[in-house]
Amino acid sequence: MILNDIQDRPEEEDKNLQIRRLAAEAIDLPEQNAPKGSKRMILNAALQLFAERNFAGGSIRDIAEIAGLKPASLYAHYRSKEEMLANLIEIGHIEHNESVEKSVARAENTPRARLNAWVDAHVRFHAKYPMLATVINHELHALPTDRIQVATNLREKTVKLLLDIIDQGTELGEFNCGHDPWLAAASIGATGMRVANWYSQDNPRTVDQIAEAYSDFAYRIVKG
Amino acid sequence: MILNDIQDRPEEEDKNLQIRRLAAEAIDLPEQNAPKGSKRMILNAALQLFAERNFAGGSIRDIAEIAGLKPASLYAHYRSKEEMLANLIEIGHIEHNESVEKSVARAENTPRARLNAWVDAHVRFHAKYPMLATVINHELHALPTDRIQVATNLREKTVKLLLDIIDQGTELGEFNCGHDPWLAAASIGATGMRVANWYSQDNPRTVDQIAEAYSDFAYRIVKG
DNA sequence: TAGAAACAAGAACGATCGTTCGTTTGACAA
DNA sequence: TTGTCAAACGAACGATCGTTCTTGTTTCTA
Repeated sequence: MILNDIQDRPEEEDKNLQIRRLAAEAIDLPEQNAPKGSKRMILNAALQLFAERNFAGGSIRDIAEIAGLKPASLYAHYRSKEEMLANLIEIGHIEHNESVEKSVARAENTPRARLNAWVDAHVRFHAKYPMLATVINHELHALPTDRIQVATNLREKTVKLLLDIIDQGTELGEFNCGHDPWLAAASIGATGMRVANWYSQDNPRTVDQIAEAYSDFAYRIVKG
Repeated sequence: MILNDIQDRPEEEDKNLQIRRLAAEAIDLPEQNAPKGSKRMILNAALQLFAERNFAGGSIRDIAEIAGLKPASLYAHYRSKEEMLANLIEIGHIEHNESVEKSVARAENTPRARLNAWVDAHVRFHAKYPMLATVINHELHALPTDRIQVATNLREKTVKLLLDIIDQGTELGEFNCGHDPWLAAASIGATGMRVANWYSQDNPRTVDQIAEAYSDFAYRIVKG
């Protein structure tokens, strides 16, 4: 019968469909700076929920279900829900700062090459770890200040590196942004951050294309 | 006694201090597109909480307290918490789209002037209504798709206008961004959006300075 | 092979969540 | 003065929240 394939189709729950905070479906924690075993499973589940539904919107029971455990079992690995978020935020900031600093250190010592390296690593981080990027950029406020000092310090270091590159280029006469350099840095940072929202594996644009374009845009902003 | 002023100082609750999701403290709904009276008081309270703590993180009881009402009283004006968010998101998108379209319409009919007008209005919206901007940019996913169609359509319209301006400039040979123009538009949009996070009345930079710098940056991105 | 240590689960706690109910209040029209 | 209607309320509903306690189970070490 002709209608078979329609009738057999599972019920679509269109009424409650919600748009996604991120386009990406890959959860992925960085191999290097994340724990192994059960702790990693739990952190992965928490990451997915905090990224898609916010810290307050993802419950312990939801995390447990995704991790394949019961709610009570999570507390053998983390003292609280807050500690899961604190861990994610620390891991994310370490990974981001490391990759940006290493990228700049590898680059030729010219302002343009260093700026390019900064933006390249910044963009790639947000495309490779969109959920982690979303959490570290948008859930910081859910933690008390004394739990995010490591993250805050790393964030300042990374920003200062970008400002220093802009300064270096300006002093050498290669850049001339003509405005408050902090505004240029804020703009450059913001463009990369937003990538985490719309990039996904399905996106026709490759990470290489995006990173190249954004590095170019950044250079245009500061060169004047 | 010397220590008096210290002893008299109220207890500081530093331990639970959290950083703010936005620097701004002004709540402000647009005069034009927002309701009056009690509905406005409630919407203001909801706006503040959804902006500072997310949709899931701000409770009905908190909203009621800020609005100076009891929880049950809110339901005489809004059918649900979700409806408050839906209202805010609609108001915000209408205001944003209106101000951007009007600004572009007023501008001289050159790609550069129109781009400048788009960015100017975009930045000013995010500086003038930082809480509303935060909510419409980061809480859309908390609503089912059928409640945000107006917002989604307006968003597409506003983005299309920017893409058209970039196209116009490219065809006239005044722009030459050299990359996927959608990436340029995404970058330009992202820079303005982030302003809502860090701008506040206390910021030493004036809105005029920011808008001028960002318009300039946008032009540099697309002119090549 | 015994014991310790780490991990997982069942059940339940007090608190808070969004929401509803029936009632009271206050302003205004007849 | 009476009747009307929206606005505000106190109280409470069932559901869900983060978390704890106790008890099994598995894994590793001695």
